[in-house]
Amino acid sequence: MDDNLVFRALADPTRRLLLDLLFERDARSLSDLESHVEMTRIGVMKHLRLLEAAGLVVTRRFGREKRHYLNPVPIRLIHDRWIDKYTERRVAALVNLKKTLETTK
Amino acid sequence: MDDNLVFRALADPTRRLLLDLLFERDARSLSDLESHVEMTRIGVMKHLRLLEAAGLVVTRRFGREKRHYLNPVPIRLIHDRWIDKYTERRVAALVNLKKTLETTK
DNA sequence: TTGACAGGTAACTATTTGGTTACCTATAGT
DNA sequence: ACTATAGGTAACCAAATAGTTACCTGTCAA
Repeated sequence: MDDNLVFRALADPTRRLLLDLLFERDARSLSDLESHVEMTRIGVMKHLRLLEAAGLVVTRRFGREKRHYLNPVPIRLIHDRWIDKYTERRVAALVNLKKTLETTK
Repeated sequence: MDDNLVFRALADPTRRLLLDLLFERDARSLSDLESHVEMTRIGVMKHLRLLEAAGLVVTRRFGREKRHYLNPVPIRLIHDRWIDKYTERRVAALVNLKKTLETTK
């Protein structure tokens, strides 16, 4: 699982949207995903290929469908690269505080 | 703090190396960072500018030096976007297992 | 067995991005 | 005062990237 592939895959807003869709609901086909994005099917396919190469998405064929699943492991590895056990609590608390402030604003 | 800036900032290997250096030790000057990277000072400066714009690095001037500090909050937000409280334990455990296997290999 | 649907390949184009050189500004120390 | 050091701006170039159209393959269902 190459680092670079993961970060490059995450760099595009369309690909992040695809991950959002899969986070919301797994096992989507290409056509399903395509219908949620303003883009050609081919465009979506190329994005999914990159996400799969990065290990962020895994796929399985069902007849003529190819279903897509989100794999959160590479995301966690990003986290662990720059947030160690000691700072994790502090950062998480800070983020939660920030979220609380934003929702009550 | 724009999403897109963060992800684009993380997409480049040199910028990730800079974050690694700051993770290892904070408060580094541009010249310090430059000495660890095979690149012109200007190249490093442009990378740092992007990291700063993304909020991944914060800076403070001391005389003629500009010191750079790692800000882990945007990294945590990436994590929280695709890993919810329920799957976090599972994923963290999986990652730890993976790390254990790799170190004893 | 034919038509419709789901997915895939190839070739091309416009834009973005990473990096350079050349030149400029500000602070420290002797 | 002046020289070395730390940082900054502008203009430019080569390579990578996101997206397109046109065409091809495989599977389901009547």
